[in-house]
Amino acid sequence: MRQTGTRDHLISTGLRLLHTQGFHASGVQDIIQAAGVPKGTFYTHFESKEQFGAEVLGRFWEQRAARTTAILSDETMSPLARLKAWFAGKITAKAESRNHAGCMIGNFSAELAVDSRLVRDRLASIFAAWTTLLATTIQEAVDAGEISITLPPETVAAFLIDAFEGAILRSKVDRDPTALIRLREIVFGSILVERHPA
Amino acid sequence: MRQTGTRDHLISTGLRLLHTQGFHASGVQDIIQAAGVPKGTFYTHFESKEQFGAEVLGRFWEQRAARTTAILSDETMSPLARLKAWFAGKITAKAESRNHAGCMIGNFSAELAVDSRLVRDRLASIFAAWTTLLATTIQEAVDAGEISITLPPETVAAFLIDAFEGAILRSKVDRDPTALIRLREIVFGSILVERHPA
DNA sequence: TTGCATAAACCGACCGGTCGGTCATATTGT
DNA sequence: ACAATATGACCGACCGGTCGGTTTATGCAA
Repeated sequence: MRQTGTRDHLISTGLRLLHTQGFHASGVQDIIQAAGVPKGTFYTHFESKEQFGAEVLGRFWEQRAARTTAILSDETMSPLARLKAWFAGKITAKAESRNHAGCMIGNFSAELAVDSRLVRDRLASIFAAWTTLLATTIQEAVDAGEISITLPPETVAAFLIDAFEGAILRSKVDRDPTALIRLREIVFGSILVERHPA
Repeated sequence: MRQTGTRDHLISTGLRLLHTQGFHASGVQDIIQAAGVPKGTFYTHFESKEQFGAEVLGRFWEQRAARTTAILSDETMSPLARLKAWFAGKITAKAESRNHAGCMIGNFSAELAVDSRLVRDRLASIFAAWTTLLATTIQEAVDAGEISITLPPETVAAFLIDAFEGAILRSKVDRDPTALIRLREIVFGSILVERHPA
């Protein structure tokens, strides 16, 4: 029987493997075996393992962007509350997960950014999109008078993402969410500080 | 001829390779070839590639700790000035380097923390030592009345390290030091803020 | 409605090369 | 003599990737 979703199936299976084990630690053989697909089929859908990796990274971001957008544009909450909810979601996700895989974006940045132009370019555009997403909500919080910032919202957003990636990396080593909780304290205590009207 | 420094030589050669190419992307063959040492010799000195990686990581930290300590305990500067000098050093190092390898500690955290218990444990102790180093200088800055902080110095130090690792990761993708400069602005603008006596 | 051409997808044996790791033997310093 | 080190040929497993051949869905002409 001819499958229609083989390509998708390979990507989602690969996403799980590449995310938890890393790119180089997962062979094409592992991936096709886990997906129950013969070797040749893999290469009818993807030029190379590298291109497959870039594709998988794209899928990861698609999913993450969808969830992030859902929280950050939830108009039942104030902009600042949305940012706090986003953080809270990250922390509980980390606390509940038992695989300690970290963030695929950070992992790929460390493992592939130097070697693979393809993956690096995709990472750059993902970082840019992520920054825009966060910057928008930060700007909304400023406009709503909830916070005041001294630097452009894009700068603050980019910092937040970087600091978040660093914290995720640390929590991967520690195998607990302490680093994320610590980051939240600093961010909402010293950077996105609520304005109390006098 | 019997060499006395073979082990050291392998470690420093491996340091260069593992740092720039990553752990999985560097074969044992690459390492021994670059070091000009036969295969067997590698395995008289190291049990496995994994153990070698942990050893190399240790060497990396030795060197980094030495340089960091030198700056952070330079009594010709005030504690806050030392922290700023430390940051400045990182930024110029990144701007001048052309390999975009990032920080080996972060890279290993992303690539090996899940798979290798050995490396993960070493990473944890490196993070702890690094935190202590920074926390000491932060405490000194507080004692000198240069800054005031609301959280324990260890917490601030750990945050600084995580945010720094995240910024390094980003600058690896961007291939420029923007993320580090941005981090400096935020850190010394909102977290380690100089007290101006009234 | 059938017959048929085409392209896409499926399939797994197979490729050369590299992987991490071993071993028997030789050489050295103490 | 003995232990530590040096040496490179060698190991089987696995690597990413290729190949020729088969099956299947689809468009179209008769």
